[in-house]
Amino acid sequence: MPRAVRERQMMDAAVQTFGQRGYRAASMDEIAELAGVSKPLVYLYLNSKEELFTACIRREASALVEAVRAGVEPGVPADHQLWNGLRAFFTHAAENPDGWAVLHHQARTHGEPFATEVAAMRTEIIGFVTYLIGAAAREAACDAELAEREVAGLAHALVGAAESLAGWGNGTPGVSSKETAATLMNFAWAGLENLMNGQRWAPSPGNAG
Amino acid sequence: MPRAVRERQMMDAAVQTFGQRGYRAASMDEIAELAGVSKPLVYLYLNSKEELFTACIRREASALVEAVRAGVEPGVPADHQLWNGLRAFFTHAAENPDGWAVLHHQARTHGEPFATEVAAMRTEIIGFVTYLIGAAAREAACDAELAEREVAGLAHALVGAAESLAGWGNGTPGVSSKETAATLMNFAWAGLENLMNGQRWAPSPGNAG
Amino acid sequence: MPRAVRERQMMDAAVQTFGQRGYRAASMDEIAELAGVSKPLVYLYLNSKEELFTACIRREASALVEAVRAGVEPGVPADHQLWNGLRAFFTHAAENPDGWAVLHHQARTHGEPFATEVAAMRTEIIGFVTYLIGAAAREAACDAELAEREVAGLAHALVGAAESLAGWGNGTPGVSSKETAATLMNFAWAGLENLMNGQRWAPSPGNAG
Amino acid sequence: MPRAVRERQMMDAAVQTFGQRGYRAASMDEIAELAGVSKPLVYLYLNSKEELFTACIRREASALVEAVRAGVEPGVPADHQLWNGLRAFFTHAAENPDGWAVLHHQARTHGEPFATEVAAMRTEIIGFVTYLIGAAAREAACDAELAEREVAGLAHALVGAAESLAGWGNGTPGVSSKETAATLMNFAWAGLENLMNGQRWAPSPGNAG
DNA sequence: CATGAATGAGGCTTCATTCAT
DNA sequence: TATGAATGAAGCCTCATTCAT
Repeated sequence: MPRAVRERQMMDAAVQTFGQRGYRAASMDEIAELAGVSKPLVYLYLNSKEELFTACIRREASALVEAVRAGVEPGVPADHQLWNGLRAFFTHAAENPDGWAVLHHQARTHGEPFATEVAAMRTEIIGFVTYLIGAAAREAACDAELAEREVAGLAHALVGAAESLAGWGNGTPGVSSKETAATLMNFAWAGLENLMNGQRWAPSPGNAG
Repeated sequence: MPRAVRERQMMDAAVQTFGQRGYRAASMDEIAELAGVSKPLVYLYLNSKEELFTACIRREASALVEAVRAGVEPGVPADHQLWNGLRAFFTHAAENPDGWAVLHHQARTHGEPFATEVAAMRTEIIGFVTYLIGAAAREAACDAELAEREVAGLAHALVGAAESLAGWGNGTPGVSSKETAATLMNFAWAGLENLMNGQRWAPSPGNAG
Repeated sequence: MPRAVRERQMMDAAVQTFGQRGYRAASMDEIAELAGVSKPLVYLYLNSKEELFTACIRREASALVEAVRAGVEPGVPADHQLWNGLRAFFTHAAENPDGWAVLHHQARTHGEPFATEVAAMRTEIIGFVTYLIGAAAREAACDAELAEREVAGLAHALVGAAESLAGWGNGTPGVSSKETAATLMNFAWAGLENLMNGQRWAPSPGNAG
Repeated sequence: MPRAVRERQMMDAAVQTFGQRGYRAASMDEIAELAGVSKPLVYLYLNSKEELFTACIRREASALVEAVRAGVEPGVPADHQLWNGLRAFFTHAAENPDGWAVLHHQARTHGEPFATEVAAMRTEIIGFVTYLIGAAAREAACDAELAEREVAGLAHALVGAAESLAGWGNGTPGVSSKETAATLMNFAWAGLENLMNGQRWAPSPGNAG
């Protein structure tokens, strides 16, 4: 069997095992057995547990980013770009639960060098969202100035909400990724529009803690 | 030395170690040494690594819920309750980074029985947020009916955004928990208000993917 | 059982195993079994195979140097010091064949950091022999000047001869260490005396290769 | 490429690897790569690691013996034969450090069946030296009878001294093999001559240990 | 002739856990 | 109450060796 095929089998098995068990709890024995090969072959092709995990992170991160990129239609208004991107994201996460678990849970809980890998991808996505918010502000010719840090905070909030909803959607039967995306758009976009119009929430005097 | 004190030392050491290393990578040796006691004593008091981790999760979950509960002022309008709760949450997370890491990262990545423990707490918090959204809707005497599932989705989104912002606030120097909470309120509350007024975002015809 | 005793048992087993099998071929399993303890205990006390081997080298080197030092009577003429030292050396090597094998064979064939350890001991012994040769020359009030490098070469030759004879004596039944030492003294001392008197061997003209 | 050439490449690579790493630490992978062939070919030609190492020992032993034999001029006086043989030996060892390491260090530290192989060669060389000592005694028409065992001991001492000096010469820059050989002749031959004349070293009464 | 693909066996090391005092 | 001493089980990794082409 050619090397490339075997390598894919191993990576698939590794993503599944790492996603379900975690980096430390996953054993190379289990991965090899699930891949239907002997352990030495895993080492021959992928060198070490650490490199194998890193390769999984990279592959899944690339696949996720690529799925979102493929879903987004450039040139359309910012809200539609976000809508398309979210639907692609939720769909991909739902179809690749183990890969999503590797990225969202496992890679971020085992320190260096894994956290760095996935942080790079997250930074890329947050950058994209930040850009969309800015584009929306320009499109709306809004009066308000949004401070850079405020936009960064918004982007983090939106991405975090999406990540959380991905888990909710995956775990709750009968919720389509389209519906999840709509929920998030309703939640987020109206808030963003208000912000662009300079409307902010503020604690009424006397009630602040 | 009285048992309660010793036990607290051990739990403190365990939370710190589990939070920084993860459940599997943390060793009982390290925890015992950090606590300044011998390993058999840890077993005498806390029985096993699994029970110790579970105890950590419970303690930190209780502390977090308690902190939020203590921050919220009952009787005030829903948006103020949310505002107070968020501030309490961000403050607590910032002051207990290891405990927060145990709850947010470590407990959720190591399957049963730990995920169940922390899921219970999360469900409780989401329930509280769900209640607040409903209360706000009633207060606003809003016309729109929010479907139960939609409210659940909103609550998940809001909690996820808060969790993500907690990580952002902890990791970005110079951002106070008050500022983080304000960012989230601006982002979320306006969106919620619009929803209560029946305004929804919808893809314009022809642009939908 | 107290730690010191256990540690000695392990070191004894390790010296025996390393001496007979070599560093790589000796397994920690075998050493632990020979010492009558479980493998984790070996690691608890001696950390790693490499440290264990290094500890063996150091212990055996110290024992050998100490044996020679104890055998030599300071203050007597140089030839008697050498004679006493050789007898002590051959006796010690014969009584500790595994330790001698560790030093002479195993430590020198497995690169850094082991070769350095044993080289230090060998340098010490060669320095002692070098000193004895110089002392003998002064005692003899000899006319000849011995170049420093020539003395170093002689010391290396003498030590090498002794090492070789240790193997011969150990392997040939019926040869006492006293007899071995006498053989070497006869061989070496006369040559040294001649050298001190300026007599050298030289190829006759015409026969040189 | 003809088999003989390939085989030589493999043996060269094996000698180099075994000489530098030792028998156990050398891997067949490394040898094959160094030889520029695939691993199965090594097995096809040389059957197993053990046979490969044995073949290396035999080849290097033959080469060494052959080099000494070629250097010795039969028919000349014994001391000149020894002088020529030593020079050939030191030169060969200096020019083939890996081969010399295989014979002197590696083959002797890994038990059967390797030790036997190299012991045979050493016995042959010691036999030659023994013969030379006897011949010298006859040439000198010496009065003294040298016991057979004493001669054996002398031969072992001389060979050991030569082996030690080979290491010294290889490791000390600026020392030619001719100089090394001269050092050893000076050291050894005078001692031998004295012995043949019945002069022995003996501990003075009262100083013996 | 030559090799890419594959593995059984075994070695080093760590860890959660227990016992005797 | 508290601990020094000890281990069974398991994990990561490597290596000599073979087979199908």
